[in-house]
Amino acid sequence: MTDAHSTLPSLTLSERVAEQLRQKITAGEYQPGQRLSEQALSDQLGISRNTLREVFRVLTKDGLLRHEPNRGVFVSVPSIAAIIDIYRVRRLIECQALAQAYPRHPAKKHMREAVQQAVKAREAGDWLGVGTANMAFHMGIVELADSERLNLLFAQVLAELRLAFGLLRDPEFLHAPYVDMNRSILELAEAGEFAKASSALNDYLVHSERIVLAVYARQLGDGRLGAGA
Amino acid sequence: MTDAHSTLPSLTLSERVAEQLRQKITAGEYQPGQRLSEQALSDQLGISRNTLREVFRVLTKDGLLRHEPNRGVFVSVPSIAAIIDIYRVRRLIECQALAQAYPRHPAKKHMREAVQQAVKAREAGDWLGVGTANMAFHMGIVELADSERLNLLFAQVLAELRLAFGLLRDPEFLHAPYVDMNRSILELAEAGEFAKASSALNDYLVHSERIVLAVYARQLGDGRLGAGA
DNA sequence: TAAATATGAATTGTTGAACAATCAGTGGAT
DNA sequence: ATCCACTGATTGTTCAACAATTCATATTTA
Repeated sequence: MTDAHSTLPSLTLSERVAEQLRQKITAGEYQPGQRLSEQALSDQLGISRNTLREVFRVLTKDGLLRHEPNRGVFVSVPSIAAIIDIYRVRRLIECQALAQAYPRHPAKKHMREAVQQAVKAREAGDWLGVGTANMAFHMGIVELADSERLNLLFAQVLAELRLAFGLLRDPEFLHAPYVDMNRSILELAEAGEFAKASSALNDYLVHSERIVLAVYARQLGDGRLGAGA
Repeated sequence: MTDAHSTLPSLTLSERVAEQLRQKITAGEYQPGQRLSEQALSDQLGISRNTLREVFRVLTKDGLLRHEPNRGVFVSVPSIAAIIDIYRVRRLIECQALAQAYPRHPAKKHMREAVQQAVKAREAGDWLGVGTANMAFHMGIVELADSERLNLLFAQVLAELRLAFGLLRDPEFLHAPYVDMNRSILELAEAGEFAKASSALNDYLVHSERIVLAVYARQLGDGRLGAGA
């Protein structure tokens, strides 16, 4: 499977490959914890080792890869501590963004669309689609804060979280319950009840974190998960 | 001026050089907006072009460099929009971190030390030292939130802000007024008055942002600042 | 003269090969 | 079983080359 570079214009090869790898990783195409050999992967992608190394540095900064000097890069395996950390960030940023939003913010449209998409995916039984839509919803919440930097950080955090979800089976259990929660949060926001919406969001996140940790702990017992950073 | 690599152990060369360049940039050793030639800089640092390019990718992710495909990398020049964005992030994160802190958090020690250091630097008339100490204080505030990811993000944001400060003359005007503000915020926190402390911090940030933007706008008129991203 | 276009030097993008440094495992020797 | 040297593989780093692109200049064209 060669030829990573194709149609996309004006971006550098390493940037295109970075995006490509990013997607593959978050899509679970590589096993978390798996080592990515420079030789093998560069051959596979049809690019040089040097170019691949540039990609590795970027993806490591994204938190999707872990770099151990002289040993190689590995697909990150989100630890329990990482999950807790991620949810802490989410509560702090999302709740505050929602609480201080102003009524006619354009990002609300994104939130509406995400909810609709989630409902549609749920009807189709497409649980991974539900998960994607849910994440888009929360991305929309953060956009309410009007900060490019915050958006970037949050997108990274969501990518990491997606990696964690990929480790877990049972996407229905993981995503389905939150469609309605998101809708009711949206309704509160539409009604201008931002304080209530923020509070509901906080409950949501506490609940979600608990579920994820529970499933994680259970699977740790299975021995599916190794040591994480 | 060759030989960038020296004593440090177990880190890869590119990592060491990245840190080195990071410091040089935030210290204002390179003019914001300046292009960093791969050829020239790699010669100067005594490393290869390929290694330098890895460093560039990392520092670009840090926000300290800007990468324009086929044109080169440039030292970031923080735009007005970037300043506004940064202060928005700061208000959201710092105030929330402080508001929800718990009384005996170890990071408080960092805050105390930072205030002491700021006072000492002020007495010595070392205004850059005051600025550094102030930033350490705010880093301490964020640490109250107990999130590694938040700490990392915030450190990046502060580095960018430092870059902006480097663009401005008159460090006394920029840093001196805030020593006492920080101290009073700390006192409120020590007294367990986190809500009041958070509110005071918000005032602080609004004030600081206004000053920085004013100075920025004034110097923009001077023509010292070019187009920023 | 002004605009459009070729020309060419310089810089970045990317590659392939090479070698040094480090790590992981193997197989004795004690 | 523990330690140690050896070996093979992988990463870290460099170098030289070439393709692709940009930029500035010179030339042509209207």
